[in-house]
Amino acid sequence: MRASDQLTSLLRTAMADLGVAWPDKAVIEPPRDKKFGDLAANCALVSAKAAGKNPRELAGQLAEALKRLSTDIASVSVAGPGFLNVTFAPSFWQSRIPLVEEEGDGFGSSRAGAGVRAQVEFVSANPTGPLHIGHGRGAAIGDSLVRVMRFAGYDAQAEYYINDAGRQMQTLGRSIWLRVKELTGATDVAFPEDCYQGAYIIGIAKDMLDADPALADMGEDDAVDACRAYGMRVIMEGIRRDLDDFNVRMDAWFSERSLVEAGAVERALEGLKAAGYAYEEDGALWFNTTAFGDDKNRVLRKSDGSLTYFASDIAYHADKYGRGFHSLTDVWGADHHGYIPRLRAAVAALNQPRDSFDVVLVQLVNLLRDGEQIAMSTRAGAFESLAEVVREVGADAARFMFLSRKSDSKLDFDLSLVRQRSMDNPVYYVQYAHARVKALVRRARERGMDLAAQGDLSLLTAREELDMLREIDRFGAVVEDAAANKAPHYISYFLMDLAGLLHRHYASHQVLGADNAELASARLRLLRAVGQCVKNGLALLGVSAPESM
RNA sequence: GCGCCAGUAGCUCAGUUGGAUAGAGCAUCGGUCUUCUAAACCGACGGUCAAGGGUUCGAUUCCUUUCUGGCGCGCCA
Repeated sequence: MRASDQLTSLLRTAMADLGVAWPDKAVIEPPRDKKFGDLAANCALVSAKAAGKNPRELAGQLAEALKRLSTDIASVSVAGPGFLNVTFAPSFWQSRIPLVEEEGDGFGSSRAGAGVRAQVEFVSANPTGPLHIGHGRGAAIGDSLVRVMRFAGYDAQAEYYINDAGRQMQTLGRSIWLRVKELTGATDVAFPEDCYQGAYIIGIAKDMLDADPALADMGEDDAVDACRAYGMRVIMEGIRRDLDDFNVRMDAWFSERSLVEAGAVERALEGLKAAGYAYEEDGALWFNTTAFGDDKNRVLRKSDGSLTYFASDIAYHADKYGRGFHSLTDVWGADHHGYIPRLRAAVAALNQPRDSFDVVLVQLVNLLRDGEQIAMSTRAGAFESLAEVVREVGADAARFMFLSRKSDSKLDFDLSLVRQRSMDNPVYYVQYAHARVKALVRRARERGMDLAAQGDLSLLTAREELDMLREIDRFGAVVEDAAANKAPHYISYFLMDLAGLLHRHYASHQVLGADNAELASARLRLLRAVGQCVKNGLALLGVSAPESM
């Protein structure tokens, strides 16, 4: 059991013995300053009033009880207004090592989210062009979140929603068709501004013509249709490939068109009407979202008879619930934040609990090179594609960059910095920690050391050693917090700290050249355990853990 | 005008749900390789947590007002 869980359980026992209720606001965590001990508990402080005691007196009684209850606890002191500062015995920390060895790649996982069927929808870029760097940020966050949630025991699925039914698919077809006409020598082709300007459109047109020269002679409607279908297929293939190269795995690809064709959108609208939330006005069908806190009511079906995105989004989310998910997370670009209230209204109208639907907003990425901004816009065709960025800096560096910022702050992504193998770019710092451990193991083998030797773990008493043991013991709680707060960047910061502790130890203590064989074996076990923890953390970020660098 | 997000060291950013003397990296300055990977380590310098007010044992964190920046407010997608 983790130190924090163990202390919590001991404190619960002690509090119960004193007849004091366990406070909701109890926090047990490592104190900011290590000199206060391994863990600090505030429960005397927060429940003193209810217990009718003064905080320090209650804390004193708890301290006595803790010492009595467990031999893992070396010392307890009462500090400040009534904090309990607890120090665990070195033997407790040393016993973390066999735990890691036993759990291996599963070390840090838990059942915290057991029973929750969760879905995370992310990227969901319209199939009208290649993914750009902004999509990459959402992809890294969504993908890592799914990994973190699974590790924390959630039954989590990754899904991509393909907007293949809207008018922009028509625009895509028209854009390609116009390029085809240009390619066949037509000189009177006007290429409208609202068409997709990117060079990739010309490439698609060329490929189509090569495959079927008769295309140019088709009637316009049929040709645009063919262009739309072909273009979408090619672009989606590219998107899948780009995500794959970025180490992003989707469990499902969900087509908007399939919803429409199955009549799910109409059924959703009927449902809203039946529940009295939808009404006709000015020839359009409206959803009374203000009843659920939105600013204004929203259109579901326009007066020209066509459906809005919102209408199919309602049907889509109804479908998610229908598939048995009861925790939905949408990862959106922050420029869509205005969309949240109306989708929350939809969730409420579907009679789903408010907290079953959550949006992670991802702020825009500012792409720079040598400090200078690179403009991007899919429409204008001037953008930096995800694929190009990955090719230039590597998937590991790009992912780590995206995952070392909280999602709701803007991100400066400077290609020249992310490309650098320096401390401006901590991915290598963390990976190096893992590679160092692997190098040690290789060296130990070369020297004929017995890798199965247990060593004497009680010799691991150096400050740097206990620091690492305390840190890896925190890992499981960090994973749970990252999952609960949908904040995969917690993992990155944990890894940077852990890697720092490993490098510090490495610089100040010989492992293979330790004073005696017992200590050497014990240190090797410790470092392998830390290496395992680093590896597990990197896996949650979707970043590789290299054997050597 | 209304709404959302942000404002923390010279720069880039954390701050684990209200805890103790606010942290890290970079940059600058100074140290450490004849021993397991120097892509590393150690030390120094660096702060009115945008500003004011409030809530309480205690606030970077919660409430409120103001300032600054970004984004959004369509029968667009």
